[in-house]
Amino acid sequence: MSDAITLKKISQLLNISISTASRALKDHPDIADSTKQKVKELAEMLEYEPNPYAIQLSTSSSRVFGLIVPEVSNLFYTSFIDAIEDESRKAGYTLIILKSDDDAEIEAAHIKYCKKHRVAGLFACITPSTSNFELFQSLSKSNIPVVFFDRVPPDNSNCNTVCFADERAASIAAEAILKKNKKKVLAIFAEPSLSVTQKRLKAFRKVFQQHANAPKLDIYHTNNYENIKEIIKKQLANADRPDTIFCMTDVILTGAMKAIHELKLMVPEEVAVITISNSDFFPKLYTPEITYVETSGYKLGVLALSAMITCVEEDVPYQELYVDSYLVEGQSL
Amino acid sequence: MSDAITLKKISQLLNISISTASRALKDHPDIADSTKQKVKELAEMLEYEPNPYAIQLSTSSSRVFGLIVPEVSNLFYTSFIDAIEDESRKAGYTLIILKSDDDAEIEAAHIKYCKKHRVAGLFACITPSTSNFELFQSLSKSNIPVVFFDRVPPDNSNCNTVCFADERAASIAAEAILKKNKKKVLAIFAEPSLSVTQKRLKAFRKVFQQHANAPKLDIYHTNNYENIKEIIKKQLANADRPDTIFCMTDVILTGAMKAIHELKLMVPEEVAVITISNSDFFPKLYTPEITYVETSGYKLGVLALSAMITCVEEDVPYQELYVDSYLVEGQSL
DNA sequence: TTGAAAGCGCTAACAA
DNA sequence: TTGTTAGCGCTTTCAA
Repeated sequence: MSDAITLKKISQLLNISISTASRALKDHPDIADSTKQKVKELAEMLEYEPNPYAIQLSTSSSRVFGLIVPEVSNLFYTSFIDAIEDESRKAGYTLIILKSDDDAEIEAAHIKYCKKHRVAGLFACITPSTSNFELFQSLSKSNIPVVFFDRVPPDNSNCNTVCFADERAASIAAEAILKKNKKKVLAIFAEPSLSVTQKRLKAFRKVFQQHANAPKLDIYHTNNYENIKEIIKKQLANADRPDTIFCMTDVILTGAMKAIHELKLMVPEEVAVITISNSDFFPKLYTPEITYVETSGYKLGVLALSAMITCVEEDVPYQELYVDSYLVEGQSL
Repeated sequence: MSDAITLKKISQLLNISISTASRALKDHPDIADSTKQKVKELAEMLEYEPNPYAIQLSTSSSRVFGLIVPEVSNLFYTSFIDAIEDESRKAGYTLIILKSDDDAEIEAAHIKYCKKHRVAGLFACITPSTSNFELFQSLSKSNIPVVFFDRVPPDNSNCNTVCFADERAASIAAEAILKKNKKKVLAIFAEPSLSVTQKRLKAFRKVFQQHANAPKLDIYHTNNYENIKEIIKKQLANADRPDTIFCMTDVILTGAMKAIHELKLMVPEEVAVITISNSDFFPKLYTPEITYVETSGYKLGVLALSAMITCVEEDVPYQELYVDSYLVEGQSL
């Protein structure tokens, strides 16, 4: 890179030392204003750009965040990424996106990569099978803050977490169902190992338990499109079939709706539907539009980034933050 | 980073020089096998990881690709990203994803960022308003290959491009319609200013013109969900309504299906539907599943990456590559 | 207020 | 076959 402008060149042109140029550029108090002026002007003119690798090498701190997501072809994660992207840019950071495919080994490799590259911070959504958090902890020990989002370690007392107020979201949905005096609810939740699932399930159940004449509740666990279709088809074929389907995620919703359509059932007359959704996209795709509890990925991202910034800038204790959710009424319940 | 293992430490422990250790690790022919053994073993044991910043600083070459996309909350781009992610990983590279929001200024900042960080290569989908390609060229001059995808510079004689065979996709759809002896087709295309639209429209029309008893063809342009719904609702309300709807994109498809559902029309009995789609996701969401011509973002990504690798490894002339598409039969036509 | 010099971890030309 | 040395571009301590 013969054409690259370096501090050396600037200092030579100005007949000053490299260190003076360096300090002038950072407004070091020791440097005379006149010198600062000169240096800054020349740097501006020459479009000087400090070499990030050299900075990293001497300070071992970079302006890059790592982000580990299970997948990128998923509206929830992309809206989250979107937010992190936007906010990182504003804060002067860039993003390296690492996809885990929900594979704990790949995840481990990514964490190592982040450590090796001394990222300024890591956002992570753990895989369902992540049980060993040592690698994550080794980052924290190396002074690289980790902010877990959405799927977080079961014991979050010694880490930063940013989540949906999962209990709230599930309660809101449960209460909406109660209000409609339904008799039998088929509720599909994602994998039981996930803390999201556990929290949502617990809250959902609790609401039902607190009401004397709550509907009968059947619970299944899966987040696989084909499985979902199968379960729902089977349940809806029963004589004593559910009058309401609760879906914990968008994927579950799309599977459920596919099954309902194939069975040619009317919503909400023959079967009512309510979901928790990460965006308005899927609920609004159907006719009638689906009633849902929104948990916005974008908002989660904004929160995650602000949490990260505080971690990076100050020495704060671990934070546990939540994004609230709310009911959006469609005509499906 | 007191805990970081460096070449220095290894060489001290082994009582050899740093350069010997360095060369041993890269299987330099000059080094004795016994030394290589020792060094490699110790490195393995200590989990030595070379510092990428130091490498970059002394070799000015990184293992990071830059990727500029208009948006990330879009299934087409995410499936492209997905592929680039997967393939980069295999090839030992990581990805920095930069989002332009279709803003030429942001795009320019991103290009500069990539230059400054000496990325190993850049993938770019230009904004509709990009007219100045000097920055891109400055990368190429600095020996950073650029591979344009999907939306590429108008004059692609001096750059690498990876695109869909847009004409083919449209012809395939048109021919599928012809085969079914339809009488009246309502075709919705995206914005007429885009080269994709122009190519697809032209090819679509051409097929119809070459056939004596081709269906009547009505064409509209929009890629806005609400507009699409409106247009389709209006057209389908006519006495002389179309018996087939062609959608140029997934967004158009979702708008069309929403309109069809609201009108409670049966597919394909009352109105047939065919679309061009970037993934199987949307077509398979509906019942019956929609017949579509696939233009896979993932495949485009795989192709883009392989083009990039050849650019990085060999000194090849500019490439102009295409991904072909094919018909996937649903039951909607 | 400024400069000299060491060092971050690695590569590579040159010397031994 | 191995070691010495300079250098990549920057930060920072210490000395002037």
